[in-house]
Amino acid sequence: MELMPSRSERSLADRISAGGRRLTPQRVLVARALADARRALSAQELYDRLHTTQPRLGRATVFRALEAQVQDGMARRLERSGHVSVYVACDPEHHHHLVCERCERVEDLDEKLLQPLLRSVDSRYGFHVNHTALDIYGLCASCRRASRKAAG
Amino acid sequence: MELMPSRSERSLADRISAGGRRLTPQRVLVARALADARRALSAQELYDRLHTTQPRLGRATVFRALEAQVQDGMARRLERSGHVSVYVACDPEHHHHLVCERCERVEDLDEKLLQPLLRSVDSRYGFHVNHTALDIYGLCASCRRASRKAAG
DNA sequence: GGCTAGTTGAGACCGAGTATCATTGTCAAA
DNA sequence: TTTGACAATGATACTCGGTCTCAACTAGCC
Repeated sequence: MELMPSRSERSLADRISAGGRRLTPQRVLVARALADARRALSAQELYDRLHTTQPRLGRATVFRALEAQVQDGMARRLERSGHVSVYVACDPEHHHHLVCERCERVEDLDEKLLQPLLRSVDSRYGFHVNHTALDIYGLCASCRRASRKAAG
Repeated sequence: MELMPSRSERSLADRISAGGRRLTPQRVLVARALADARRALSAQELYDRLHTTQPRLGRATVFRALEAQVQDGMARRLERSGHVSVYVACDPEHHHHLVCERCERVEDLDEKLLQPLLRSVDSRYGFHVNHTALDIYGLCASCRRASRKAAG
């Protein structure tokens, strides 16, 4: 399977292989497709998209690539209604998201906004935070404007 | 199926029927079992527990009861590793949790701690928050003490 | 009590995700 | 560059969490 490297590809490739994982064209493909989508996609949706142009790409490979991305912090798994896992690409500093329920776009949340909350959890509850799953669902700014306009 | 009402049962029953839903012994059973567990349980685990003492209780009923509880804000669905949904009982004011990764106990998070974050999301991103999925994973205070003692 | 619509239980069914295994490809060491 | 070990892929069979269907039942209301 042929690979076409570009400048933006470079960092993707680095992140894929950072943890000692092998760099394969399939993993690059999946990672790029997810990052380009800028919204939450299920493994099956991603497979369907990619399969049309890459007929030799296997379904299991897509599931495995996504799982690897989650483990490596390159993606996060969210739950869409109907018990389907969907995935969102994370850049290295952002792991929490604002998910628009209308257009399904995903926006990164500034991690700094979480700091006070996490400090309180430690001091008030004595709870040692390992990782947090924080995803905020609602209407993004543009859908909000659109719905206000429609409403009058 | 026989019902044995008690004082703590009373509020459960109220919450089940609040949304116009019918109050059935099965729904009380499931709600009570989940609330008593004080930790995250999957539908199957809950079914297994209940089925031993209530052999006539159906598996589908447990799934349906849990789904209803989530819709009514009586429970929240989290994701356990391995793509299994697990459920946690929520009391009316608390919908976010501290989940201990060692003992699987679940503690309620004071919702007030979230307010500043949500305000920032609105003002900085123009994002209209509908609901938030916030679950914090780590070590609870007692597991933390235990692990510190073990370490030295 | 009697009516009606929501609920239950049993089991068939669906489909997301995983395991298996022969084949292929990556990458480091020679 | 060649080579070899072993990770990764692709095809497919399989598992199992969750849903659907439908006849029987019952909560809630008159």
